[in-house]
Amino acid sequence: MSSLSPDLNPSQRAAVEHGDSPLVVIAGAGTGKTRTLVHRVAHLLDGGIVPERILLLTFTRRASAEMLRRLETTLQQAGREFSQTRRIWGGTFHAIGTRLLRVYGRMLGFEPGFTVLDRSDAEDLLDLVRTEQGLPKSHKRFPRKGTCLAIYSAVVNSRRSLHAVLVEDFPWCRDFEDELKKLFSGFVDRKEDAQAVDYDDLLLFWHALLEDEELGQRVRERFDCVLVDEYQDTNRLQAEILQRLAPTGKGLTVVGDDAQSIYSFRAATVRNILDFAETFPGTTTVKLEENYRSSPGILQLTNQVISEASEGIAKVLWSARSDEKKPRLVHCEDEEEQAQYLIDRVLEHREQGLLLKEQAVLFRTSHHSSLLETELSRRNIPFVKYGGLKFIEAAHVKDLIAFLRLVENPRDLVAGCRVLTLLPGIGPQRSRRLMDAVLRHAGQYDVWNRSVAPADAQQRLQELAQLLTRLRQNEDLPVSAQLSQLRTFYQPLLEEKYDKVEPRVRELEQLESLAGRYTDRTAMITEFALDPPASSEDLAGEPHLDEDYLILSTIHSAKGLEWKVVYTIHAADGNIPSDMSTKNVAQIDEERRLFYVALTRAKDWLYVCCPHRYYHHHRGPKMDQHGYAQLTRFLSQPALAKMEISTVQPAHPHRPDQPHAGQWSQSIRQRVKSMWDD
DNA sequence: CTGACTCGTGTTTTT
DNA sequence: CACGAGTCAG
Repeated sequence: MSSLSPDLNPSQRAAVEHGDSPLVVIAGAGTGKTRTLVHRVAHLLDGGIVPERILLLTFTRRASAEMLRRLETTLQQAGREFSQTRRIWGGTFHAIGTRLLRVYGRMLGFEPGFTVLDRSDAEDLLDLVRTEQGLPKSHKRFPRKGTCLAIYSAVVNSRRSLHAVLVEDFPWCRDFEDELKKLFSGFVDRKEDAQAVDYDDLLLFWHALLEDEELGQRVRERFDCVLVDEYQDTNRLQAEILQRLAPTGKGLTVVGDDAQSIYSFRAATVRNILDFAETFPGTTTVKLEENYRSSPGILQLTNQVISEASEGIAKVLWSARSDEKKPRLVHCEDEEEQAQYLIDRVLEHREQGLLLKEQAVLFRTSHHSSLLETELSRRNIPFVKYGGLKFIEAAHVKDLIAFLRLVENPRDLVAGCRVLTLLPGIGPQRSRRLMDAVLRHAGQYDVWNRSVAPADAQQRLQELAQLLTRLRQNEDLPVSAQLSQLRTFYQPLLEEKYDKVEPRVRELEQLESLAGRYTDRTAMITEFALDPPASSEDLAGEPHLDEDYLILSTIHSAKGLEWKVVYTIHAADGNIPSDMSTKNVAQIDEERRLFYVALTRAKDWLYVCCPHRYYHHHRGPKMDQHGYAQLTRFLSQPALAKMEISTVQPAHPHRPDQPHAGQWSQSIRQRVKSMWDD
């Protein structure tokens, strides 16, 4: 038998070959974290651990798939049995929570077809209760549904009291503590009636399962080893789940980097990784600091940027590489110039032989790329965007999925109300009653045949009842065929309700063909809630896979990835840090880590662009008295000293309504001169 | 009770 | 400026 792990460095090897006492791996950016985790799992399998007794928790489904794929390759290369990889319990906390709920749900009162609500579904359900309790009317400015759910979620995930959450994070809602308490209690009841769980419940029920003496024991006994990736982005509830899963820390491995903790808005706390060793006595800590990703020039900058944070585990990443090329800071006049500059560089690198796929543009918020997207389309440069608004969030897609959910679970109140209010003449009140009737009649849609609705609505309502009943009885029909029938019913409604019908219909057809990927209806609905197709690439499927395209991504969605060339755009103060996150040191620190994550994605070339003038005044960074946006505060003097700095010469005259004397004359002079350039 | 209308507010990141 | 909440006429 050949060795499993021939070329690990000493720290990696220590982590891989560690025994079963608790282990925390502090892995700096690009230090081979995934590789270490993969080899550790391979090592465990080699030591005779049964694959289904390994639980591998990752941050995204994509990371999980990638990890299992690499594990297979590793085992295969070492001549080991590799098909067992598929038997490992791998996935996000939420996906594993769902899976456990499918196994133990009956004992908790869940039927197999229970619904997983995504964020906006949960908001809608909460809003139903909010209206039912008369909250919008009885008080001035009662918090909105989104805010209410955010409060609820913060309480659940951070394990703090409602009072503490209100005082610390939502001070403007402090007066509504009693009403909110009642609202949340009603929300919990409603979810139970609807056989629905939201994201938080997936963790909460898992936690509760472990709290029960008998069931908890059964869950604990399932696993010998629990490994957690991206531990710096777990929240307190998730940490408690781990503690109850492995009370002594035996068999527990967590991997992460406190410097890359960027999800505190989801209640993630960097304390989990910082305090791990205290929570589990006998913990071994391994630090990975040798970087295999970036050039030394990039590392010098990133080390500097993160060293200025107010707290964190000190790390100095180093590389054995020898090239010293500095990262480049580019001052641009405005967003258009930034886009222009960027496209020029992208094409230049493409000429040098770097695929578009090896280049990525990163930004703080999703809309930061809109001008660039327009420009790329205009110039026929293909791109794929990660993060931001998803296909699944489009109203017509949600509509059609709601039909499908109604076939799956007749008690799904949110889906039901959404579908029923589509019918002309049926509004919120009637749809509530119609759904209540179904609930009372054991999920039989034929109660709608003798219901009270305006005559023309009644006709369509009966057709709908028949269709739903037929699809429920015909279990073996492929999901795509079910969707096709539902779409036939939906299309006239869509045409009445929305304009620009054609692109919408085309998207629904896409949805239908996408359905082929899922084994059954339950799988499709659940995965759409838990892990929706995230990018245009995911949507298009195989035909596009061998094409070349530029990557556009929010920094959050870029986590864990790397590219040869990285462009970080909109690096102006107000964007990074976002001016909504500068209220305290903790927030600013997190924005700094976000910037750090963006910079550390780069292998060979790193560009940071800062446009200085923003024309849309309702958003964008705060301007100083001269109307100029400042460079991000995270590039201090010592950081700037590690960069090459350039200013783009304006390629076009400036807008007459935004005069800027100095640059004006400069650009005209430039034009006059350029006559003689060639 | 529904659907068309007006008024005012707040605005990121995602499982 | 876009969306949600509240108002009013059928």
